[in-house]
Amino acid sequence: MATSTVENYLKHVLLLSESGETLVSMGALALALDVVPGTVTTMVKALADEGLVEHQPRHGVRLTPDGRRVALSVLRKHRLVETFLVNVLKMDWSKVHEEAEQLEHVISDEVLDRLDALLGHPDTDPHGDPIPTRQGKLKSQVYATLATCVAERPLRIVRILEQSEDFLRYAEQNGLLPGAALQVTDRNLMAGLVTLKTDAAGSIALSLAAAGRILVEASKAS
Amino acid sequence: MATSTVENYLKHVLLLSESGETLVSMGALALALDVVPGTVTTMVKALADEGLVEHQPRHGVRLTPDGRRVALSVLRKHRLVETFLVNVLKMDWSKVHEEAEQLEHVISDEVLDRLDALLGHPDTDPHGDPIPTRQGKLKSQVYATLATCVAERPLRIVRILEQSEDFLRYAEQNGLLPGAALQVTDRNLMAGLVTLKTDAAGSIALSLAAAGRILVEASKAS
DNA sequence: AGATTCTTTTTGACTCCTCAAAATACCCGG
DNA sequence: CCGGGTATTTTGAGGAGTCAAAAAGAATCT
Ligand SMILES: [Mn+2]
Ligand SMILES: [Mn+2]
Ligand SMILES: [Mn+2]
Ligand SMILES: [Mn+2]
Repeated sequence: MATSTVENYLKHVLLLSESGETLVSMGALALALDVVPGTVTTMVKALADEGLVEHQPRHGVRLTPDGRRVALSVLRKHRLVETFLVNVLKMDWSKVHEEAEQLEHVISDEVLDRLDALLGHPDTDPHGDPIPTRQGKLKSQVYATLATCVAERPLRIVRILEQSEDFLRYAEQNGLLPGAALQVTDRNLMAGLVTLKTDAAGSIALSLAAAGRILVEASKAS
Repeated sequence: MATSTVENYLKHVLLLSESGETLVSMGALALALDVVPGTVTTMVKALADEGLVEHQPRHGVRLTPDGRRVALSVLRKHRLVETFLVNVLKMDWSKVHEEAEQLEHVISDEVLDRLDALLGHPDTDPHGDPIPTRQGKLKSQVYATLATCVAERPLRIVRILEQSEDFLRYAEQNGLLPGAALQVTDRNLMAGLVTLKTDAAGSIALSLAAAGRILVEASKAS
């Protein structure tokens, strides 16, 4: 019943509130959805009328329980589809986001369940993003990033917070995939540079900004 | 670039002209698309302006080469998706048409190619409908139907010309699937009844209308 | 032919989503 | 406390697709 547009608005409210304030600004939404701010204001008012969001004029917007339900369902579809495209169809992980952006709106619950089963009920997608459960639980753990973690310790990548094709392609070429083992060998805050050593591809330098997009955890006993 | 709506219009013009006149009436299109005839007239004029169809006012509409290209591409997506849903996800063949109706508009060419490969480049979908090739060739062979074929001869079902859920579910329950072997044991034109004997499910009676939807060919040497 | 019926086209209106540009409210430094 | 700058909201308009109802055209029957 919710149109693709509505689903996209709700999904992005969820995404933006996951990674930041509980109140999402019109500007941030406009940027994420690639529309002008006036459009967002208008749509948000409509969504509020339908009880999908709570709008605090001039301050921001927040999902209602109903809106959150929809958003989580769309996000689940998005991430399961991405997983399918990479794991089954062997598509490049840098390209699946775009595809999933469309498919998330036309996958029925039945197809979703079967995909989920086919994939073995994964709990993260190819980028390490957690997949909401059927029941609407979203495990969003807090991890260190390559910009903030302790240096000189064995780490494993758990998630890449980025969906731009270029970044992902670059990351893949340098072995920076979820599951990869590496450690930070140097961090120069003045230069804004982080140097890593991966098991697979040797030594790499990243900007702090880029490093901040890569989530890691301490490597458990090998 | 073509919207889902445009794609649906073009696909149905193709479908309707496959199975009948070369000129498709507004009324037939309205029925197929589940909109009111005035809407079709309006849309058809717009499509004609874009060079996708040729409109002969008061008589009907026909695809241009451009329109046919689009229609075939949508149809290829539709039928490959149906095949995927049945063969890989093991969905009920009576339900896949509805799903494909949406998915056909959001499958990229890249995903399509990979699906095609995964499925082993099938040339018909689960209902026996021919899948247009990548190059846009659509093999549409003329077959006899259970209402018109010779009786008392071994036959094999090649195609079911029907996508209604109820009909397909019923057909499946009686073993009337593409590939099934059977023969016509009696045909009573007065009563409008055809009686069959299938290898799998024994003796069944069908209305002439229903029998006309089931395409068959003479069974080759067993 | 004349009247009746069916199909197609036209007209006017509506929903959904969007933008450009103007108006408004808010925040922050001086 | 005032002036600018920034974010948000409002306003007016337009594209895409649809319907209801009226008008027009064709075909069919008597
Ligand atoms: Mn989307
Ligand atoms: Mn992802
Ligand atoms: Mn469709
Ligand atoms: Mn089919």
